[in-house]
Amino acid sequence: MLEITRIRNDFDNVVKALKKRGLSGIEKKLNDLIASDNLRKSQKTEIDKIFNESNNLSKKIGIAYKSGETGEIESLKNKSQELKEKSKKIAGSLKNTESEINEILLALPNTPDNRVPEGKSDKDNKVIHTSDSSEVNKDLKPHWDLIKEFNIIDFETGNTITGAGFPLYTGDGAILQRALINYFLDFAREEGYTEVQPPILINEISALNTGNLPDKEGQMYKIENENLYLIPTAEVPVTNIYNKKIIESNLLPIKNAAYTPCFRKEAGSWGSHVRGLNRLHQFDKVEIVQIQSKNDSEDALNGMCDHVQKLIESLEIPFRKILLCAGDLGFTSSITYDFEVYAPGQDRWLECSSVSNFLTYQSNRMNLKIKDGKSKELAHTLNGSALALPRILASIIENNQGENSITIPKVLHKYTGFKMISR
RNA sequence: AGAGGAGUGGCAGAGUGGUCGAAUGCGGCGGUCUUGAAAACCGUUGUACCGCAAGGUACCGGGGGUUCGAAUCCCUCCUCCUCUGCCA
Repeated sequence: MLEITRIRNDFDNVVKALKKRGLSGIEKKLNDLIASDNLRKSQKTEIDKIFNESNNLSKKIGIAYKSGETGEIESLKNKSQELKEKSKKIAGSLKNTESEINEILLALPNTPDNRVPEGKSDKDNKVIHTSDSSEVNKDLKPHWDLIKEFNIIDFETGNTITGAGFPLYTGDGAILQRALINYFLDFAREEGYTEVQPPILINEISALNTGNLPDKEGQMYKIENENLYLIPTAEVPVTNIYNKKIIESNLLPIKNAAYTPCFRKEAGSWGSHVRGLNRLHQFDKVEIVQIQSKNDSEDALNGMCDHVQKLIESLEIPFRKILLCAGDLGFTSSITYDFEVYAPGQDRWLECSSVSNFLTYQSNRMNLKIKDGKSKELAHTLNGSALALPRILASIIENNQGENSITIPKVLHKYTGFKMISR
């Protein structure tokens, strides 16, 4: 979440940045926040004074007992008792004030970077780069037809096992899936990422730390009795590796990569445009996460974008890179680049990666710091998909379809063991 | 899952009601000595909040309680270890 000192010191810019997201009443909200924080400070000072007094009294009582001068003990006790009553009242108010502050802070999204374009929806996103792609061939089929014809993904059986959005990958389809995962992980390792295998169930605190709660409550599957959530992305468990950690600056950058399945309810986001692999409740993804210092996080962001771009290019599918506008920007992010691959069978761009810099937004919730000599400061956290599988798969299938086969990108051959999928 | 045991500073480990934020050892940092290093010796070494500062407050797994006073007593939750059970 946003740092309250920053809101105080850089008020106008914070307001301006949050307004960019289309939030209304921000000025008042932030003024209320500062007022509450002032109240908090005075309450804290008040209660500290009382504690100080009663601590002194207790010491006196202790000394009196030891020395046997028990005469004034009773009156000291009474005095202390009075202070206690008083402190209870103030402690209650202080607690209220603190939870008010917390509530406001939790509900505030990150401030968009200056480079983030104004805008309300994905229509206002800025295309930064588009790879050369061949013109649309009207005869190309969408992947939902091809996967049936080539018998590589079975949605119907997935429906009976679980429900809509839980596909069953079969035969060469399953192998291709595994090949992509292994390729992505190997690629990340070559780029200096340490592979981790995190839990795919997370508790409330972890979800809160990365900002998935309270913002995305309705989007995550919850195990009610256990108070656990299925991860919507590996970002949550992998970033939370560093919860409450203080990292020596010479250990930077921290670079982790993880493959996990991801689970999303996608409530309300179904429609005719989301067929086949375009949107699922369960999908596979390799995620890269970095922890960086303030000064180096921008370079890290660029490095992660390069990583994603190289990966897509190596698969030889058309893609474009997009800078998200303020209205489309994720709650916790300050700047996000999306990568979309082209699916010619449906003449549609499909998002397959999102690379973001969260600055201190997550580290402030986690209390994740970097220590350089004596000084400590909040870390910057970043992450990106590298890559989300289903839409990559869709794009590969649609781009590489032939009359009787689907060609597998060269870089995957050593992982699949075959060069094409035949009928 | 049942029974028993345990959770203290970076680590190890004392402390079972009163100046305990906490002995001691190791590690870390600074220094003396040395051509340099090691050893030895001296000093220093947790986090957060309030305060311009002096200083104050909170924190001994988390939360709650008893008490004038809690690391220490009580309740509860979590985690770990041992044994039994079950399973991959």
